[in-house]
Amino acid sequence: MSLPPDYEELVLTVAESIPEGRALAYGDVAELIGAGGPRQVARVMSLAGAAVPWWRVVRADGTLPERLRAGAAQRYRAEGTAVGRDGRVDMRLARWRPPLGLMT
DNA sequence: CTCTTGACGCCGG
DNA sequence: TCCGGCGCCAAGA
Repeated sequence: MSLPPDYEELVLTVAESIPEGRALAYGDVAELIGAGGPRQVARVMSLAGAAVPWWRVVRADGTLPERLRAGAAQRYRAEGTAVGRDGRVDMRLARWRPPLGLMT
């Protein structure tokens, strides 16, 4: 399966639909879209602008790469995201359960 | 065409 | 828990 031409748009749309205080893993986004994988989603996020809530799309273990951690921590504090003492998002609590009809 | 590069993920030690 | 190691796969050089 190759990536659809509007893949970037799909990824950004999903990212923007994540509610405050919740998060999805790169792999979750890929699954929702039904195309590509975590690395493809990550690539799109790396190119995305400040308009998208990038801090709500994290690694499966709730972390983000080092250079993004400080900024993300601010957002998490501001929107009450569930994070552990180590600063990583507690995916068991913060993981967003998307509405079934999201990708139709 | 081959090779490297990642905002990744899972598994075993 | 924390690493290494390996698989993964689109893009760009």
